[in-house]
Formats: sequence, structure tokens, C-alpha cells
Amino acid sequence: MSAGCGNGDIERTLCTAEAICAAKGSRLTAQRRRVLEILCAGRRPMGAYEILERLAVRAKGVKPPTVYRALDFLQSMGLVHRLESLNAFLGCVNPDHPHAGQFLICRDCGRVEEMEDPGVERRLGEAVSATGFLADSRVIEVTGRCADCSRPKGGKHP
Amino acid sequence: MSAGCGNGDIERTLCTAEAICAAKGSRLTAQRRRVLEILCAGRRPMGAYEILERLAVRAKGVKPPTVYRALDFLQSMGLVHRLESLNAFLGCVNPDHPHAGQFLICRDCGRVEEMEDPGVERRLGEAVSATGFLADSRVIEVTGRCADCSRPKGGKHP
DNA sequence: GGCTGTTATGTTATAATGTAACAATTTTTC
DNA sequence: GAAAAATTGTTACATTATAACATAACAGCC
Repeated sequence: MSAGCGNGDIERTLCTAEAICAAKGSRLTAQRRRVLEILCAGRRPMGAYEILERLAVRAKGVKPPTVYRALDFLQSMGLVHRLESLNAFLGCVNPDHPHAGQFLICRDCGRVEEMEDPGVERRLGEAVSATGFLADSRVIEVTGRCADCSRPKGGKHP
Repeated sequence: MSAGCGNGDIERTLCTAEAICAAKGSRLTAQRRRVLEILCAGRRPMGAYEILERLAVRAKGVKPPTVYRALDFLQSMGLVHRLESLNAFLGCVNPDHPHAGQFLICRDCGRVEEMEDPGVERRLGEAVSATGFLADSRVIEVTGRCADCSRPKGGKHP
């Protein structure tokens, strides 16, 4: 249930990503793959410049557009989500099917849990349609404290 | 139903704002009032620097912190919403009661409609609680085309 | 292979958004 | 009116993001 790719099994996530890209006729290049890997290894939202720093460890002289381009691509493939209220990016838990997702952002430990409650989606979709609005993307982000951090005996901040 | 304060009746909105601030023991100073007025007159989301420009017409040499402070204050009073996916601000339609709101952002005409569907709020609240997460703020923003702009005979862009 | 169009990356420069820190002023309270 | 509190001014940056153009890698074709 926790966020940021496959909980340790990064290789598997990258393979899935490869397959998804191939299926769409797009190329998961080394650069893009590396960005996804960094994001998944972090298992929490990362800013573009934080990704840039990590990328620069191996590949000196990387510039912002490189990261933003890779992120745009990964988002278009549904492999990465952008968290609007953090200006940050998160590896998708479950890229197999397209989805918008609902994000629970813990302000204590910084971790994000991705939900997909069909009831919420349906109810929102209905309410929006009722106004005559044609939706093409949606953002649902909830900020607060996660179950771990809101436990009485002091939150854990790993 | 459309967004950004009281559809023309800015004076009334400002009076309401005055009352709300007074009730909370806070001061709607000339500066803050002016920012709210600009936001409401626009009747659409505005970036902080756009507000800054308009403010500068009357008060030369206004600097960014001035605007951001006023916006922080107005948000804390529930008079202004921040739209995360636009990095922009919107005068609240209905500041009488505290609320998070659901925003329908038209990518054609740029206007935003504010909804408050209790079903959506309840369903999301339940789904979040079920995970043990303690929410303290939420963002719901839908981007697409509004009813006017998605009408067959060409959208209107005022 | 070599040509060609397409896609991806590199590079430079800058735009847009937001804030920290401290000084000066205004307002409130006593 | 003097002290305390709240607000605004000011300077200087930090952070996030993109436009524009140059170069390189790749894919398909002959």
C-alpha cells in the first residue's frame, strides 16, 4: 500500500516500464530509465532538481531540461505522477493501467501513499459531468499525517 | 455558478470580507483589501506576479513579499483559494463558511468554477480515514473544458 | 553502406514563482 | 505617550521551469 514503485524491487518496476513503453512504441532510453530508477529508489516524492543532483553523480553536467524532458516522457507513459501541491514527482505504484490517482501526503515523514478509490472517482466524475464540464485530467491530493506518524507514541521519521 | 467572487458585485464581496475578518479579530488592511479586490475583479485565477503588476499601477514599487503576504492572509481567512495545478489564486465564491472546494479549470477560457459537492467530500473523507491517514487539507482540481467552451458551435473566449 | 527524416539529448540563457531575513512603520494596548 | 505587537518595506536570493537553438543518435529505406 505504500508509495513509490515496487517497494524495493526496482528491477521489476523497470522491466514493467520497459514493457509499457515498448507496447506504446516509445523508447525507455538510458536517461529516462535512470530518472525513473532514481525516483523509484527514493520511494518518496522528489523535486526535479533533487533528481538532477542524483543524476549528476554519474553523468556530470546534466542540465534541468534533461530532467524535465525525462519526467514529461515518464508522465506521458503513466510511469510517474506529478504532485501539484509539492511541485514534486513520484514513481507510480501501479503503472499497468492508466489512472489519475489520489495521493495522501504525510507532512511529517514526507511519504506519499497512492490510492485509487473507485467510489471517489465515480462520485467526482458524476458531479463534474452534471455541470456540463468535460474533464480530461484531475488532481486529488490530501495532506496530513499518515497512520504511522499520527500514532500516539511519537511518529517515526525514517 | 461561475467563479471568482460575486459576479460583478465586488463591493458586496469586500464588505463580506470585512465582516469575516472582523469576526475573527483580524484586520483587512487597505493593502489586503486591494489584493482581494484585484482578484475578484479578474473573476479568474491570477498569478502572484500578475496581481503584483496591477497593484503597482496605483502603488509603485510594490515587491513580491507584499503580495504573497496578503495572499497568505486572505487564504487564512478563507477569502482566497490557491490553485495548485496553476500556481495561481482565486477569490472565493462563498467565503461565509470554511471549505476546501473542488475546482473545475477550463483550459480554453481559463475560467474556474468552484464546486462543493458533499458526496465527493464525504466519499473522499471516508476513503482517506479508512487508511488511518489524518487529513488536514485537500486539493481537488479538475482540468478540462467548461460547458461554454465545449459547445459545438465554437467556444467563446471573452 | 549512406541518405534522410525523426526522435532524443546537449547547451545557453532566462522566465516564473516563491521566500528568508532584517529594517522601518503603523497600530494597539496599557 | 511608551512599550508591545502587527504590518509593511526592502534587499537579496532560492527554487522551479522553459524557450530556443545546436548536436547527436536512431530508424527505415534505397
